[in-house]
Amino acid sequence: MTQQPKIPRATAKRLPIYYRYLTFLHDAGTNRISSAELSDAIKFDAATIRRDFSYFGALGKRGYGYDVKALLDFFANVLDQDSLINVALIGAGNLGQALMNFNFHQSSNMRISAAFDVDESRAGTILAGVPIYAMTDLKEQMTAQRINIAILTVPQEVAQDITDQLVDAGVKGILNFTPLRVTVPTDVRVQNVDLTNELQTLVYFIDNYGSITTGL
Amino acid sequence: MTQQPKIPRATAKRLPIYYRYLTFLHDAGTNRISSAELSDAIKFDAATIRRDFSYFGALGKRGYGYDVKALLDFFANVLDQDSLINVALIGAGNLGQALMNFNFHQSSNMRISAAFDVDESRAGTILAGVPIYAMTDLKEQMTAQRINIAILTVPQEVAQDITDQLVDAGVKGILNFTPLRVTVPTDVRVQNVDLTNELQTLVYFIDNYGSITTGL
DNA sequence: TTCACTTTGTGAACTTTTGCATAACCATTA
DNA sequence: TAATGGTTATGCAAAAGTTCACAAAGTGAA
Repeated sequence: MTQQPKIPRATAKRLPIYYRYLTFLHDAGTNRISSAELSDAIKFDAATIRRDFSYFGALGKRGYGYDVKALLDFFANVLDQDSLINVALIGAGNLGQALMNFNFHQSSNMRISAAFDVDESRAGTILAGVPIYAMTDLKEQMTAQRINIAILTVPQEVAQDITDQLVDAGVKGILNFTPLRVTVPTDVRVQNVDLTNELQTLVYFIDNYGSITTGL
Repeated sequence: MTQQPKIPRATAKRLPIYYRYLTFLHDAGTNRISSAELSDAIKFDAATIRRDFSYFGALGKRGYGYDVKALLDFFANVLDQDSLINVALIGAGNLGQALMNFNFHQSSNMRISAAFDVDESRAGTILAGVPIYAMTDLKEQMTAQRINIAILTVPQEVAQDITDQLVDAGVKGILNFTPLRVTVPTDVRVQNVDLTNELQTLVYFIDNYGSITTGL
């Protein structure tokens, strides 16, 4: 509900990648960078990078490139990096626990601040620094902690049911690790991460095409 | 190196999803399915589904739909589901171990059959049914076991170095969980899975656009 | 200041992907 | 057998995304 006129979806998906690499450059003390150098590092075509940036205005200088600090500050604002975003994790199984240990907060403004699990005996404990709640407390906790993003790492069989509960609890975004393609109202966004699919796609491409980076 | 004339990339990425849902339908005893019903379940536009299928020929029957068994058999062949594909995992940390437990084999023809880790003390042990090797044995084992696909879950700092080793060991596909966008020869395919990026993209979309499923 | 060089920003062409809309076709029932 | 209804396959067009290629503009050195 903020923002510029309208950024193409494909561009939007690249923004966090730009942001991360700019952070790296800044930490390394680099002051300037050209679209060609960026292209080498992050593997997007230089013209694509320039066009992406140009959607936000003329951020570079001809004959010079882009000022790292200025660009970083700009994108920090675009991506709202100042505010800390709390995210809930549903399903503290293998993958769920790995994600809790993953520490998103290290490289972004997000962190898993609450986890929920069906196993009631876990409620009240803390895993990887994240408090575990019972599923029955979902709506209450989500509301109280004002969380509107959830990471879904539950068994496929209960994915839709829990999704419905999440929607009921006011969630607006779901990062879905389930292979089930859940149904949600139009004002809720689902981002699917399908690990088996990624692997199978990779295999298919290797067998039928040849080479070159894909994904993202 | 098998296959049809040339399937669009976007279609190729959807194939495993079709395959999985067809498996589900078949297991459930469903004999026929229309593109409209498929669309409901997997959230791709019905016309997109029909067009995807049509790249492989006329697989459906007008006025009837698609025969689940026939379609399943067809895609099993396209995706080479008969042969078991062994995959190596590099970096048995949090995420790596979670992926070992994930058991790709349950829902696909792939399995992690070897894992490698810098921690030499782990070499020789078995984790989640997967034998762990020392990094120094990489090339030898990859060659011996004829593995040409690797899942990369190592710290960013060593990602490029290990990627080079993988390439040297003959790997043709890398599922890269590292945020580093690694450099590889053109005959090697990299599929990036960037968890932080997925979350940040989700947040950006929620804040700046509104709703509807993305990803895959 | 001048000039050679670098690099952006962007029009335009191109490629890829999606989706509409409908003719053709098949299933099914009477 | 004929009529009804459902569903595919696909021509076409629009939308989205990528890349070329170059004028414009600024850099940096002499």
